[in-house]
Amino acid sequence: MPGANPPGNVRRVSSPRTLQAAPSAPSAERAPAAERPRRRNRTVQRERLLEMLRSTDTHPTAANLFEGLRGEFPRLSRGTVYRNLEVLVCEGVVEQVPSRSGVMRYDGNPRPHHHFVCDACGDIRDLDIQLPQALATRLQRRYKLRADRVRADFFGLCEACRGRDS
Amino acid sequence: MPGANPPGNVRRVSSPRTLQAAPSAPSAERAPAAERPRRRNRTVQRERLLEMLRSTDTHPTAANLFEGLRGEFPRLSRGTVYRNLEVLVCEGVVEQVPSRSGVMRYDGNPRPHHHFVCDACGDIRDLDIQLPQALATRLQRRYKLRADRVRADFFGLCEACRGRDS
DNA sequence: ATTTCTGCAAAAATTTTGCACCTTG
DNA sequence: CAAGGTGCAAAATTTTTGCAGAAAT
Repeated sequence: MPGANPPGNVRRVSSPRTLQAAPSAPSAERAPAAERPRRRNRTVQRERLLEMLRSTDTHPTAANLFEGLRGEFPRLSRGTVYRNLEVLVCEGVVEQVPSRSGVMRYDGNPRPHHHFVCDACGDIRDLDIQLPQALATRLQRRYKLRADRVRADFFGLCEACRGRDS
Repeated sequence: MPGANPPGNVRRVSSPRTLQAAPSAPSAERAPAAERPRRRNRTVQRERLLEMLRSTDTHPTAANLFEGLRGEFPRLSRGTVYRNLEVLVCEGVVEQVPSRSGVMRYDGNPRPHHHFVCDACGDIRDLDIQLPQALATRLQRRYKLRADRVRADFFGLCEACRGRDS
């Protein structure tokens, strides 16, 4: 029933009328059979990497994060950054955001959300909105596709660039 | 004149009640001032590249296109492919689709549309649906952001992978 | 004739990987 | 100790660029 919004508050975990914004991808590929427990050590590098991702909303690149952590870990290596990002993505606490420039960006915002991308400066801003569940229903009916997550990128000029533009 | 027409070509036919799916990005970055007419030669390579993009729905990579055209142009170079893709994107007839793997994909579907991405096989399928215009209004009210385009990626398992899965 | 485009090759930029040693549990 | 992680460096990928000659208008 993709109807209108009931009077009460609509955001609860029970039966959402809105389609969940992409929170965490199922690691991609399939895991055939051998599903070993896969123990994981706690390391300062990974911990700080996550903190850094959580404390910003700029959707940093691996290079950004590497630079940002070099002060703390002078011998940090890029490989470590990439490997840890991969771990965090697999764990579902960090999301990859493929960007228009081709460089991958990373998003530590744990809430389901979407993005506004400025056409001029390229900045990405988080949007705390939800897409109507009706869309998933339509997908199901029209295409027999069952979508469990969605990510929407809105494009336009951000306030700053709109002012500066003309 | 004050007709709010952002840089780039945002051709809007009338007044849609649905938000336009990202048709063509305004080339990114800023367009300063010197906007020379920029003459453009017609070349077979570029023509065939576009045809190839229009004749498929697989959202090929530059490498895919390069390989696909080598039969026809044995001395084709990757540089030519990339440069022509850039031209087509700037002209607004081809769209860049940043993919999860990091490699850029290209989309020659001229209709506004969205995508369904299979979590298992990674295939991207075009969706002929539209997002409600109400979303843009909400963005405007909640964030003071004026979005003129939107691109939504829906995630889940495609039919084939759903069957094969379990 | 002049501007644009191509092929080729070298260079950049980004991400992945092998390996020896160090850490965590 | 054993499994997992790090730093380092080399390699693999993907994309960009400088140039000289070729093509288009």
